[in-house]
Parts: sequence; structure tokens; C-alpha cells
Amino acid sequence: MRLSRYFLPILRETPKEAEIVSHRLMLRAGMMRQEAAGIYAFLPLGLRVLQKVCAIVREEQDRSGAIEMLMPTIQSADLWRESGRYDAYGKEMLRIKDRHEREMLYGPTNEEMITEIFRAYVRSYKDLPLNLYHIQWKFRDEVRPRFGLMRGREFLMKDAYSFDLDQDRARHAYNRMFIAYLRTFARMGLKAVPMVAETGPIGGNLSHEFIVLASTGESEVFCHKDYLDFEVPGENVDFEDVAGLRTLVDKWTSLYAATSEKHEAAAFAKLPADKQISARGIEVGHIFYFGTKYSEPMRAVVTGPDGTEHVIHMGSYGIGPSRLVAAIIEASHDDAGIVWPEAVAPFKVAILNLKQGDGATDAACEKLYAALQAKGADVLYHDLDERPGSKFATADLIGVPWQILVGPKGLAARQVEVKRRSDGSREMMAPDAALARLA
RNA sequence: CGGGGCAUAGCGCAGCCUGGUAGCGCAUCUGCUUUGGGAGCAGAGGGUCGCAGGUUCAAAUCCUGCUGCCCCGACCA
Repeated sequence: MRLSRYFLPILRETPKEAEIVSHRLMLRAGMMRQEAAGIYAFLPLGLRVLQKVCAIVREEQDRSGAIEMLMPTIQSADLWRESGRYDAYGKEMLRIKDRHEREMLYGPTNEEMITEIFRAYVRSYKDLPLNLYHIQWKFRDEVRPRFGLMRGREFLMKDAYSFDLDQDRARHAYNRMFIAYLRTFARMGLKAVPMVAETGPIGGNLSHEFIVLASTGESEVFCHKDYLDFEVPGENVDFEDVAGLRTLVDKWTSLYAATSEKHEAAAFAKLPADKQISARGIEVGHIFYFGTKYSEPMRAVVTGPDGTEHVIHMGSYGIGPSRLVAAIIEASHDDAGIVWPEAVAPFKVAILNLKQGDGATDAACEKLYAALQAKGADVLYHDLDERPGSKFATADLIGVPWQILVGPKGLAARQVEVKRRSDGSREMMAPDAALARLA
């Protein structure tokens, strides 16, 4: 992408409403724009990151055996009356009426709808297990939205729903998501710790929140330090291996880790002092087993091998991609701007033309740009007529992992400079070497 | 939902107390110079001062109501 043809509205000054670093940097880097309290438009750069995050989420969901679909944002109130949640959910649910005065709502979650879909088609235990997910916009009318994307009202969410014949099998479905989540967050460069959590209005009795430690986190968390060094299961993990997954989950739940609501000070105090982590954290995922909470009232049943009806055991599993974008920034930035992990970076490499209009420099940049594109690299070519300093500042701000600095000084020695955003290290090399390194 | 604050050009702000027809920095546009860490000079454009009433010869400024947004708390899959 040529910057001259892109839409990247960088702000030099920080808008006053932005308090926390991710909010500030997302506005400054031209990633998003607030349209109302807790409601944001994603601008092109922000969308690129969001899509990278979603792609990783999809890959890991698919790998674990979940199947993607897409449910609507608007739901019927009647569906929610079946589960009893229409009255229970409270003002967080945005209720609306259509032109026929029918009561509708903008979905805050999809348990009812997925259960309705499931019961309409699935009749036999032979069609199980089943795990369906979608990535869709949700709306929760928070009393006080804040922290930009971190606590917005409208947000993108991946929610998966598992259906199994009984509790044991549902537990395996839970374990599959548990492992998939570990992998998902690790791929984004995050260390997420699964913590025992409240089940809240979703119901059920088995639940973990996946928490990224960050000083700006909204909740207080307590955990054993060793979690941060645990090895994340590789991509060859066998999701059909019931015992194997259970062993992995057992390991990842063997040490103390809890959010403040579930915190037990006495148990925590028993940890060696140097292993106690008391910190703030950002919830980036939440998984639940809730049994028959919805399948019972909504009559989602299948015929079992014994010929009788069995009420389905369910679980639901959420990840907030839009919140993840903010969480990644909270976890990875410096004074100059964002430092994207390569897996979610909007562009992998930026070419900075340090003397726009200089024939040799322009030619070298164009050649590099074309070559990188031909190799399929996500490359942003800063081809505006700006001073070098301004280009450095922009590139650092938007956090592209690699910068190629092309200027007359270097070219005189047939060299360009490759700068790595994460540690600021630089290296002079021939353009071909840069190409080989970064393509 | 309780408490506090803000609303003036794209962004950040001054002006308001003590009414007299709007200003600064950055950004934008034009020209010249400049080009390895947010350039310099010269010129230009851009604002129903959040909205609606009221007071007054006159309102960004004073009064009343409303709306939007932010912060602290409560709340929060």
C-alpha cells in the first residue's frame, strides 16, 4: 500500500478524552474514531489489525473442531422469553421495537438463538458433538462505557456454543476450547492466564476467564507466577484425545489463579512469596460450561443410544477481538507508539523514502516496494513528501514491526537500513538482503 | 445510577469573571528554500462559539432548560 493512496489520519496531538494508552494510541494512529459513547468506527489501519486478530481466532477455532456460521445482530424478544432472560437481563440489553411494534433486541449474546437453531435440526446423539461459533457485533448498554475499545458498548465477539450428550462429553468440549484459547492468545503475542471466574448471568458452574496482565486492566487478579512460563500446546495437539486434553487442562489449572470475585486470600497466601502475583488484568476470553440451563427450558433434546430423550449439555465460549486489539496495545507499546507483534501487525514492513523526489531514492524504494509486494508481504510504502523525522515518527507510532529506511546516504554505499520496531535495532544491508530478510 | 467536569476551526487550547460582532499553536492550501528523528520564510482558506429559550441597543460572555462527551464511584460474560 502506498501511503499517498491510503487513508491514515494520524493525529499529532492526543485527543483529550483518551486516558489509557491503547485508546490514545488507537486514536493517534488513525485506527478508529468514536461515533458515540462506547461506539467506534474502525478506520482502515484498525480494521487490518482487527482482521488479523479474527483470522487467528478462526484458525484456532477451526483447528479445535468448531464450525463457523453467522447469526444476526437483531433478535426477537420472544426467544429470550423462552429462557427467562428477557426480564432477567436488565438495562444492559438494548431493546427496540420494529414498525409493527414487535419487541426486538440488539443481541448481547446468542445462547437462545443458537439453542433454537440446534433444536430445529438436531435429533440424534449421532450428530454430536457439535460446536458452532460466529464472529459478530454485540451490544451491551453499559452504564458507563470507558477506556475506548476496552469497555465499549458495541464490540466484536467470537462466541462458540458446544452441544453434547452428557456432562462428561461437555467437559471435553470445554477442554477443547480451553486449549484453543491458550493457543489463540499466545499466537497474538499475549500471555493469558486462565483464572477461576464467576459465571454471572450466563449461569453454570464451570468457568474460566483468560486474563492478560496489564496495569490498566479493569479487574484485580491473583495468580501463581509459574503460569507465565508454562508451555502453550503446539499446533499438533490432538483435540480428539480426551485424556490428553484433560492432562493439559489439569496442568493449566493446577496452580492458584483467580479473579477478585473468586479470590481466596488464605489459599493465595500459602504460595511462596516470590510466586505470588497480585496484579491487574484484562479479560480477553471467557469460557463456561452451563449444562442444561438453556436446553432444558427451550427443549433442546436428542435421542440417545438408549432410545430415550436426553437434554443437551451446553457450554459457551467468548473472545472479544475488538477488545483484544486494545489489549495487545496495552501489552506492547513504548513512548513512540504501538509495537505490534508480527502476527497481528497491520503491515509487516514499512518502506520510508527519506528523500522523496530524489531520482535514485525513489527508484530504489519503488523497486523494493514492488519486490516485497510480489512476494506477498504486507508492505506500506511511505511515499509522501515529508521530512525524514516525520516519517520516522509516523512509522514508530503505527508500530509496523520492520522499517526499511531508504535514503541517499545509504544508497551511496548501495545500502538501506533495516530497523526493527520492537527493540530499535538497526542494520545496514543491500536492498536484496533486506528483501530476502523480510519477504 | 450517585458525584465532579467539559463543550469556541480538523486536533490542542485562550477569550467568559468585568457583554461591543472571535484569537493562538499544530494541521490544511499556494509559492520558494529545505530533506537521516515531527523544517524555514511568505501568503491563504476554514468557526450558526453544542442546541433552544430569556435578559439587553448589543450575548461566546449573563440567566433558564436541554443534549452530547469525559473522569471518579457503583455496575460489568
